[in-house]
Amino acid sequence: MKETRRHTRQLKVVWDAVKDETSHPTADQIYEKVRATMPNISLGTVYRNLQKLVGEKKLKVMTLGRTQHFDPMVDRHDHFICERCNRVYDIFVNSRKKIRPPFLSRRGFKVTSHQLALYGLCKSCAE
Amino acid sequence: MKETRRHTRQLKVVWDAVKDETSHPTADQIYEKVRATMPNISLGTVYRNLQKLVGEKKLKVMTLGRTQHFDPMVDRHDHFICERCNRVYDIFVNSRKKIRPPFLSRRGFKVTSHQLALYGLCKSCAE
DNA sequence: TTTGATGCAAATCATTTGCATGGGT
DNA sequence: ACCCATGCAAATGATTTGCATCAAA
Repeated sequence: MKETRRHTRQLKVVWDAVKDETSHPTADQIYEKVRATMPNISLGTVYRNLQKLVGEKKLKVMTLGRTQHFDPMVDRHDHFICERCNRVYDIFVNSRKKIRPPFLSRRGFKVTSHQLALYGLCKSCAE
Repeated sequence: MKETRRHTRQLKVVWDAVKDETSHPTADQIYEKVRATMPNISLGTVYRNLQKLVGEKKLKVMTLGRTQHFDPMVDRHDHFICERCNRVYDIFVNSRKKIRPPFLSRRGFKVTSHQLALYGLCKSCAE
């Protein structure tokens, strides 16, 4: 039961398409971007490679509505989500503080990570 | 353009089915529960009434994977999500503190709410 | 050569929607 | 009576999957 990983052209192209993204693209947006380089890659392959990258912890998934958005794992950050335009902004709130509520550990729960999302109106929508 | 609200039997039955739930049921689970009382209610109606309750801020939606879970709005609380069994636990972390990072207001962003989720292993899965 | 990865299309799953009819007001 | 809400079924949208073939190793 060993995990084999082949370095395919399509895996590389998908990774190249997301690794510097700050716009939290969807699988479909990544698909469109990748098609510029590799016109007949299939959407299924994009999905499979995104999953693989998530499994390798190189990407994080965030679900908005029922659509997944992919976010390269850089430094730990949180999100501000505009309730009007639905844009997602990366923000840094107490980024290095771990949240480990004592009542949880007392009850035998192990906290490994957390995700904070703030909601409101972004600058362009507020004015 | 006024919001009309009719008090239908099905709206009441759906609300009764969720209002005291602490198990974060899905639309389908609510549908099944409601069918005990009203066997030929339709799934579409359950969805429509859940939306309505969300619009009235009586329910909150949380998406896990690609499925929505409904949570009656009681006191502000956060969530612990077990990464093994996917159960959702309500927790209370600094429940009355508002998070309003100064750098956001400085940039003209208006924060109205936030949501914190902790991830890890729950008691039963950890041992 | 071996066998994991791909492209394609069909399948799945949650949710939404169009439409004729029913039931609050 | 008016017209919003319902039941039903078909439609939608995102994601997954089966399978024959391709291409890393």
